[in-house]
Amino acid sequence: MSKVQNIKGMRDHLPQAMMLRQHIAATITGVCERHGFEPLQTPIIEYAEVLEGKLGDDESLIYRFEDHGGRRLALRYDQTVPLARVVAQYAGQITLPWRRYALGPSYRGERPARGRYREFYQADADIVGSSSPLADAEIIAILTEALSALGFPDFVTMLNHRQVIGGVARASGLDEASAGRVYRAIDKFDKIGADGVRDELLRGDVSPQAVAQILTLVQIDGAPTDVLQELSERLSGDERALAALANLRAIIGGLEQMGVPPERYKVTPRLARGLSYYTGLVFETATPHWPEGSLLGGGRYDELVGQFAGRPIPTVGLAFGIDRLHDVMEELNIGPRPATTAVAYVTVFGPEQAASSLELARELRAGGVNTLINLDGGGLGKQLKEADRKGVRYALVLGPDEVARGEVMIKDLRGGDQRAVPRGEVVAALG
RNA sequence: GUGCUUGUAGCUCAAUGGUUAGAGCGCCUGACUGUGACUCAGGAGGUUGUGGGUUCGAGACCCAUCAGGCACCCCA
Repeated sequence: MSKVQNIKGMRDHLPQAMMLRQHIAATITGVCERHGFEPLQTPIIEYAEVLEGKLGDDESLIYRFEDHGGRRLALRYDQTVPLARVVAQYAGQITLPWRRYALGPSYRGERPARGRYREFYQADADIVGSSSPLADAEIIAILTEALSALGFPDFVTMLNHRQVIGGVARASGLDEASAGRVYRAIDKFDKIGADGVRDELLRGDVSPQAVAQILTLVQIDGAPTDVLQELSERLSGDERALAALANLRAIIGGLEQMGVPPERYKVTPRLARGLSYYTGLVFETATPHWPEGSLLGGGRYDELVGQFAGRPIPTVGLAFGIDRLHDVMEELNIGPRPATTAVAYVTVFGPEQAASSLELARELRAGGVNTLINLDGGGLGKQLKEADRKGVRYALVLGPDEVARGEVMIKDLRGGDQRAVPRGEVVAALG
């Protein structure tokens, strides 16, 4: 391993990518804080036993290792299990309901693909300790506000409820054991179509009658209230499903009252997600410009967070995939694309003027202008070229003439215009 | 984890198994001792991802490995 490279599925984020990533992070956390969410950060490494047993079947994706003392450790694979640990560990210090957000990396040893990496950053927002449908609605409102603020031109959040899916399976005459297979099949509906789902279910020994019933229920489409109405009629004998539909109705009522634009969400009975710990609402947000999968997802999981605390703590939340948002924004060419952090580049004309240039740089920084100063001398042409290549907007020239007159030459490198400005007005001129 | 595919200069890509692996863009120097982005002249830059093998001869063919992409599996 003498080769210089990073680990498969893990990426370096060079400055240009980082600036967009930080914009994404700041936008999301800004929306969260406007809703009064509080920040939380936990270690990337946890005791393996904290993370184990929360996934269901496949835990081979967890990165595990031992420390020097032989302790079994693991890298967190999401930020939800650490949240559950924190809620139990600091129960006395946390006032419920608790709105918290967390932004950081998680790790999964899966096969990398576009928009999917082994180290990935997520911004999680959860409301812990409330079962109100308003909490569910607030989570949807937050993601809608955040994606709008990021400039996504069109996106739709698909809403469903775990007990609606359960009701679909029950109405089809299937037992709970077959349900998992059914969920996985119908979750692929948008990808493989009705025929694909039919084939997969038939291959899985689901009866043709049940398949027909499932496909009918799952293809109900339209305005949220209409979808809910039709599902209520078709699932009228199933109390759990009816309760779930009432819950969705309440959540949608909350969305309306919160002013979430109606074109931004719909009820989609075929949305399943990996259902292992969701107990209520499930949702996914997609954009037509990204066929690879959803932008983000989440739902309500009333049992997981209380697992360490020893009692159910109803929680609803979501996770923004920073990497995927970044990839999609690059692809769609949305969001700011600054070349550098600096706005001004102060040239150093020569040894005589170095002190003036350094002082000017200090004034600019004190005035809030991000400023680069030339370090290695060279002709003015070379310095301007460096400024231009960095992508800095303004070059500031202080030659003997300017110093004598108490002025600074401001050159706009985007067009080429330049003008002399009195020394005291430089900050204002760049603002 | 399974299958397919790609890997050549900083970037995008050429090169029938056959001379010293090329081009565009970018980069460096100069024309330019107070002006970048345009123009002109010159220059640097390569263990063809890595390691084996076949062959008189391999960037090309074979095997392995690493990395990227795609389709499965999975997606907490």
